[in-house]
Amino acid sequence: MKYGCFQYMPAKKRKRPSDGTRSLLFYLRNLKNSESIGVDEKQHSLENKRIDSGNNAIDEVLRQREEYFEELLKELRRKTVTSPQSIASTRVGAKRDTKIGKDLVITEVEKGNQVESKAAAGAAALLKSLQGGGVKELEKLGDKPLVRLPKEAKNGDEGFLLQTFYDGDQEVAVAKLYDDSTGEIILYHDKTGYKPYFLTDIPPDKLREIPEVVRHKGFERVEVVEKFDLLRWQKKRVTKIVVRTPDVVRVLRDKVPRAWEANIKFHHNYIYDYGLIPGMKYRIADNRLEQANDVIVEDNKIREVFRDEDKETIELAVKWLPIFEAPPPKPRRVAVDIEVFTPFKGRVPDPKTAAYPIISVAFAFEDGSQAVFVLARPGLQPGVLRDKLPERLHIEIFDDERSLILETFRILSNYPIVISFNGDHFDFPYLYMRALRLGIDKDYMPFRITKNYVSLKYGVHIDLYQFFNIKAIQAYAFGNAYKEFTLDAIASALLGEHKVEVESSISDLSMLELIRYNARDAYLTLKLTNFNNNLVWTLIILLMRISKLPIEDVTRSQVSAWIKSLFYWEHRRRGYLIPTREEIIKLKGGTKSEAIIKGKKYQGAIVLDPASGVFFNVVVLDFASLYPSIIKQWNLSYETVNPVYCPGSRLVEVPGVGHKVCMSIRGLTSQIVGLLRDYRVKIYKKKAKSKELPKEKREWYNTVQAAMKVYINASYGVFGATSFPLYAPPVAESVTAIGRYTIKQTLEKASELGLRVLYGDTDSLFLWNPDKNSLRELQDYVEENFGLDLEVDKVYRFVTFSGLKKNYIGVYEDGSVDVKGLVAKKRNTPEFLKKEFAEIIKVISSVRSAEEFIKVRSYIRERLRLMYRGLRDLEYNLDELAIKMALNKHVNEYTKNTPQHVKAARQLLQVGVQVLPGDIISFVKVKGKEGVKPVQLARLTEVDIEKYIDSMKSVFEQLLSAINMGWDEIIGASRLEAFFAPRAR
DNA sequence: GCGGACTGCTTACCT
DNA sequence: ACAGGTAAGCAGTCCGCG
Repeated sequence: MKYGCFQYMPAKKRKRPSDGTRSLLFYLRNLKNSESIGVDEKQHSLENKRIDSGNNAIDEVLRQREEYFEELLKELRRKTVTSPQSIASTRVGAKRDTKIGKDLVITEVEKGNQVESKAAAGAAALLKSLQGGGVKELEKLGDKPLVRLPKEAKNGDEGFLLQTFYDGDQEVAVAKLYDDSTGEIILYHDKTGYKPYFLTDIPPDKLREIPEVVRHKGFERVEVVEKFDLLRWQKKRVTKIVVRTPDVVRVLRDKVPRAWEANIKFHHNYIYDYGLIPGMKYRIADNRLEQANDVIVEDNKIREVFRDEDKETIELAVKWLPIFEAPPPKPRRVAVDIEVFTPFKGRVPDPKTAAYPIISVAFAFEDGSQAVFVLARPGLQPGVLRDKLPERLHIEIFDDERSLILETFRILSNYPIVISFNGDHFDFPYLYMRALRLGIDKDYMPFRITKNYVSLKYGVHIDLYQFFNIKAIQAYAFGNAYKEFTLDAIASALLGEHKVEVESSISDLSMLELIRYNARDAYLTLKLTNFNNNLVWTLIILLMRISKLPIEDVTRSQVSAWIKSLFYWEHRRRGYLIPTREEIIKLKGGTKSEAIIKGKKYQGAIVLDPASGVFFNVVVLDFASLYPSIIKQWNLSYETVNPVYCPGSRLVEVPGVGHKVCMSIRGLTSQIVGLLRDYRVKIYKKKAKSKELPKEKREWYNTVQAAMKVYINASYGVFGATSFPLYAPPVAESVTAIGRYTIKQTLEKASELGLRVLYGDTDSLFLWNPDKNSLRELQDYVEENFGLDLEVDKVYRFVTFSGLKKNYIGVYEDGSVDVKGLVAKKRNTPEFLKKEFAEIIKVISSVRSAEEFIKVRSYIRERLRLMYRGLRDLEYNLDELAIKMALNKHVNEYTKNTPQHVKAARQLLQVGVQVLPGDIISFVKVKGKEGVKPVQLARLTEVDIEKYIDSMKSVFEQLLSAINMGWDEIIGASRLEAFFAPRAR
């Protein structure tokens, strides 16, 4: 009967509907004042003192409200206790289900009322809350202030570095640490006198001739520092302009002809200059931050693994080891989600105005318990639940929105980690604005508003919407498992759990339904960080450690920002001057190859023309992380490609594009990317699978290798991205050129060895029934000549190639299937086609020999004919026929043409449905001028069946062509039949 | 003035 | 704002045709 960290205010202290009058008064007063923001009611908001009303109108409202609550209570009592059946749609025998008994609240209810179902028990708990009992064992939070500020760290204190930020009031850098011995957040305000600065090549005496700089009131001083100019491979003396506040950098950097390192955020600079590693443990010693690493690291093993590297690289490898080995912190965390009333269906309330009340706030805690604060409002009925409420759910009903918000603030202020889904752009801004409107001063709010997101005064805020939006996370960490960025889509894909479905608008839900809906959202949000033994949480910690970005930054920025940060940190550590984008371009030149796709900057990978047909026993070879390996082996980096200076002129030419690479000095990029690659391949991939390690360790190491994967996979792309500050076109171009060269050479060798290559894309080769020895020989050739690993990636029992590139079906020995690139698996293919396709795939995957294909052929023929007839007879519903397509920009921005999904979106707008970028539009093809209609507005009878038959054809032709069948031989006859005797059936 | 050929736009996929 | 390559469907335009 333990509640763990389920912190809660004791029921006695909280206002109940029965004494709802006093807070109602505040409600009314503030409704009156709601236009004026920041009214003088701090003490009221905190203490809820009773105020006598002398106003008749108010008295009347109060009376009505009391009546309402009386009614509500009566109703709830009736629904929940006297006739539990009325709300229990799924009944569970109380005796058989022992799980119920584990919960304190529900146990009591069970004994007292002989309640038989979980749903009823949950609702009875709700009644318990109303009556003010049932939560007495919960940890008392009531005495804690509504808004807590973290304590200042003293010398000797320790904590994991989570975040750095700039304190504008004190004009200093601040580090936010999590002290795992107390479970609390502590702050370290910089005591070293660290100031914002940037660099220029103007000597100090010349600088005095620029009064805009030296006379600026934020100007503090200049220093001369020596840096190493990696691009030119020489020392460089630069002038460091030290200023008072970060915004002065933004002004003064434009006043000098050339500025360096002037675009780095102050709180990042603090990390880089002191060599801090976010996510690692620090101690305050001598008023400074000092690594408090208690991991014992066996570096001999690392030295052994990296023995072929140069000395400097080995040392770096050893230095990095602790960030992969040190155990992660495990702070308490809470997930939060709010629901807002809106009179408009299908429209999201605007946080800028926060015009409507917050009607419910849900919390999910790590120990599995949940809480919902719900606002009782006139007309809100208790309702009937179709499904059960979660166990260990605590419900509080507020008669006053402001009290609800303040209690919410109390919880937000007491957790080191607060998780939200879109809290940056909805929940927290809404809470903030709403609180302001209700007269709560911002000093009594738990938020710390920054330029780009909403943080907290006490803990840190992770917005999972932002995190899962990071493309590298989506692609490399989760293999594109989710494709839309809604809570429902992500939770469905990663957890297999869904949001509560509601038919009407949130505002129309009954109290119990609203509670269930809201609680589920918070629960899913928390679980997205918890599942797979805290995968997401540990991934975040590792990404912080590798990128050197604080937690609130790393969870909100794309992979290019992570890579940039790691590079900046390494530049600073080594005393390198961080070059400007212009310098790199000027000294390195542009690209030399012609891209195949119009508008691209340089040529990419090779895709071999695939065979067509079915091939048994196909071995797929794959160059292990080809591009990162090339970067490592060919010493590619912005300073080594087309170098300004190369000691000893040990230059190598990149095949095809003619760039020169200096081999006598180790390229920085080559070193960093190579190290991460080797760490992953040689150590952590193995550790993740090692049977000798306990499960928990294996999972940690698996996350370590996944974090590295995210990193190295993106390391090539950023150098070809104009937006990347170290953008170096010749580097990116050299990578793909070497990739093309490598696969071509390997292809040649393969044919020399008599291996039959069916297909290949970028870094893979599909071999048909290869001879073992020849295969081995090919691998050795690749290792010897290019220093790359050519691995057996997969072995297919058979592959069906349609003849198109990036388009095949591979069936493994165990019957599992890879479907690549086929129309059937695209999102914009109607569901009924995907379903039918999946059925056919199921049968195909059972095929074991060429002979068996004969049988399958006739099956497919029959099945498709059946489907064709079904389609003609309109046996599918609108949802199954719907085409789902993403709207990638605002509707008005489609100026060049009007694609069909945009047409459908416009129709939605006309009937008042909001459509925004990122929305998935569902539409069907209909007869008539427009050609399409959104599913919401269409009727089955107006569907244009001919168009769907075309889609069916294009879906199945890709399969049929592989197994040597034609569409016409299957459907041709039916089609004629349909033409001549459409009503024959 | 009509219709097929062609190009460009947009989306979704593969590595 | 990590890259380029491939496919498909549609919108809009070009171009030849007495």
